[in-house]
Amino acid sequence: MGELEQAIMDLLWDAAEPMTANQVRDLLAQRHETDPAITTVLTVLGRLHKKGFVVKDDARRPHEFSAKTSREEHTVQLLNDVLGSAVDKHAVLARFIGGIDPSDAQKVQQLLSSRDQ
Amino acid sequence: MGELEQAIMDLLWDAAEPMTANQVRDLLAQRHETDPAITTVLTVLGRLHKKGFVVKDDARRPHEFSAKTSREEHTVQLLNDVLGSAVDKHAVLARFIGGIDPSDAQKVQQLLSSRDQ
DNA sequence: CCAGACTTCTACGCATTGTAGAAATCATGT
DNA sequence: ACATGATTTCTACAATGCGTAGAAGTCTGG
Repeated sequence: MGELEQAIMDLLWDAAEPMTANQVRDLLAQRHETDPAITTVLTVLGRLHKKGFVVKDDARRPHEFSAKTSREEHTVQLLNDVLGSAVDKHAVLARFIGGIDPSDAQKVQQLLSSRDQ
Repeated sequence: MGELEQAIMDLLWDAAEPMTANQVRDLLAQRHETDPAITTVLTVLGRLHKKGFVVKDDARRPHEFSAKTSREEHTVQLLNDVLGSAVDKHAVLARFIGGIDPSDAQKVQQLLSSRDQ
């Protein structure tokens, strides 16, 4: 995902509500240090929509955009894509688990035990 | 990483020994169904080298190429990149762990318990 | 030293991304 | 109904990454 695409997804994820292109542009100007034309924002929103990351409500006027999945869901999808491409999944998990920091390890263990029973 | 880049990395990872560009090209012709010119192979090996994925021994003649890290190490690096970019790491872990298949879950649990003591 | 092997340099086509003007469409007040 | 400003779509261009490989340069064994 490109830089502007990512920035826009971040805004949509942070927003609880759907947003118009103009709202997106205004927030980009505020939070990120970029100020693209409104047509630029619409082009990128359109591409994100085509890629399936964004939902467009074109019944409303102006059109409203929102993230299709939560940020966490999206990140998990990325993790699963990476892990799914692994030849030796268990070997990867071994090194991965071996390297995470203790706080995360504890979290994982807790999640696993609460799930097994 | 591009398709040819990925195919070449796979060959280097599978090979125990460093390989020459010609060996890479021959294996590409065999295992993958592609037969690029030798200059193409060298260009891509050069790019992979510049990106830090490949080590080039240009003391030898012809030059020998090998993967800088193991395939698993590389995959773990990708996982950590993804996880590192997460805003709420624990939330991501929760969904990730919640979704992996039982065999992997057991593996992870085993890895964690053998590490804590 | 020379021919052939090997490597580097240069460059093209295509896809993706950031960028935005031009043109089309829409909604609202009169 | 229509004009006008807001909104949206269409079209296009520059930069970058990747697959591709010819041309030119370098090296080595005989």
